[in-house]
Amino acid sequence: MQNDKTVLEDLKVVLKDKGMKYTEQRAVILQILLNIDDHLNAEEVHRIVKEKYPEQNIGIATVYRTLNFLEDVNLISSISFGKDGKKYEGNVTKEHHDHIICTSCGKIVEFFDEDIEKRQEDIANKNGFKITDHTMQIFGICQKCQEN
Amino acid sequence: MQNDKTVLEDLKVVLKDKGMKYTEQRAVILQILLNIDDHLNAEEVHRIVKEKYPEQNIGIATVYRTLNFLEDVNLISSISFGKDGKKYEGNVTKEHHDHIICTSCGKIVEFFDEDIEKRQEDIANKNGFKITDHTMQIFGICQKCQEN
DNA sequence: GTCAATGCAAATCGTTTGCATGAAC
DNA sequence: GTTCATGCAAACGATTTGCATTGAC
Repeated sequence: MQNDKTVLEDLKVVLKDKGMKYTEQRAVILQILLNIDDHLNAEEVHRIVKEKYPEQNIGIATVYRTLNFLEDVNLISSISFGKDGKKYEGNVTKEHHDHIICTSCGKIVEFFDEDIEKRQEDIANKNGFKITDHTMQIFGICQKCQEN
Repeated sequence: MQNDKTVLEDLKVVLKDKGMKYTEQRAVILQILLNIDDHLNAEEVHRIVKEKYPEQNIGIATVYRTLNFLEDVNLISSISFGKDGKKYEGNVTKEHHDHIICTSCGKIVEFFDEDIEKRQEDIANKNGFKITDHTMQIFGICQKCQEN
């Protein structure tokens, strides 16, 4: 398991590379997403920063700016569906994966399936496309919600 | 190939069923989505209605209300990604299908893959989920854009 | 000291809602 | 005639932007 320190180093490198500055805010937001085992939207990230670092009087605009930047440089990823807007998760060493989402309680389960990945590649090639990315979301009702 | 008339009949039935009224606006919006071989967002639908039926002084609110309704009753479907917001397409007899999207020019290609569908079902079951729906989007660069 | 990043508030975008009017039944 | 749908404008929530100030280098 790659640890935060390594990823924070990555952040510093990327920033320097682009002539951008290393700031507390950027580090804090990245760390939150690395350490939480959940998918958060911008509001939630903002709330957590304010809770954990109340001395950081961080603005929502900075949260949005930072999330966009971190996604651009692939340190975090997003999924979006329904009304909840974009939700982010940190990219640790985790393999690429897709999501199953419970439409009743919002629970998210991650999965990875090699066969599907391979088929996607084939399909894209057959259509003359060069894949840059893909997302796949399965919507359903989770066990617990089925029981209720 | 099922034709518009049949789908318009479906619309009438659904509306009556729900104690709702059959209106020109609803029919026009549905027909546009059935006849165009493309994926349109609300603004685009609104623009086309105004172009094709200038005497219909249709409001954007009606477009949104109608699109939401038509999707609810499964006469149209939507995909959403990136900045473009939700895009809609009419449900003719078309099978369920997924999308490959060119991130350079916006071109959308539809595909259907039985293997993937089956794997998705398996994965959901294995995780205790009962599938209600799924979406899959492959992002890439289409042939034409690769050449430029 | 220079230049980029931040916080704040205002602006913007896509979408929804309240309400008086008009159309379907 | 009753009830629902519409158009309009205002409201809304999420996100972005402009700008003066602050902080990293």
